[in-house]
Amino acid sequence: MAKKIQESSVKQDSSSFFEDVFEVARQIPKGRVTSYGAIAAFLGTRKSARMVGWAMNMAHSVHPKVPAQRVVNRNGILTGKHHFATPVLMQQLLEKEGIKIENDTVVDFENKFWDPAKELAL
DNA sequence: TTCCTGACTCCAG
DNA sequence: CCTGGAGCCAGGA
Repeated sequence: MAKKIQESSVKQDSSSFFEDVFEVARQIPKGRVTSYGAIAAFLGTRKSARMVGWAMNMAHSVHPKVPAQRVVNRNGILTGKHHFATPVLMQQLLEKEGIKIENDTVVDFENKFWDPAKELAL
């Protein structure tokens, strides 16, 4: 059956969901972090936070490279660290930027949090 | 084609 | 604070 092929074809208007995620992620200032949900909400699909994480999966394949280490879950936990080259790479990258990590969680997360809807508000 | 999984989040208890 | 269930979209078997 043809299913909903026409939808997929028309879905490409200006930029795909992934590319939007990459752009936002690249805007994250050094020493700051944000969450999957924040990005998803900024793009208008709050419930699609999982897709943001999925997009991060191919973050290493796009150009320029996306700082996926600056994207954590809503609790500031480095849930995606296991997907990096090494489980500690994500933490090391963040600490190098001035962010402290304790027990796989961003210290003072609320203060380091960078909200795209707020900072990128047009 | 269907079924399962996943770098999430919200809601209820 | 923790646990379980539902919603979300995409990709692999």
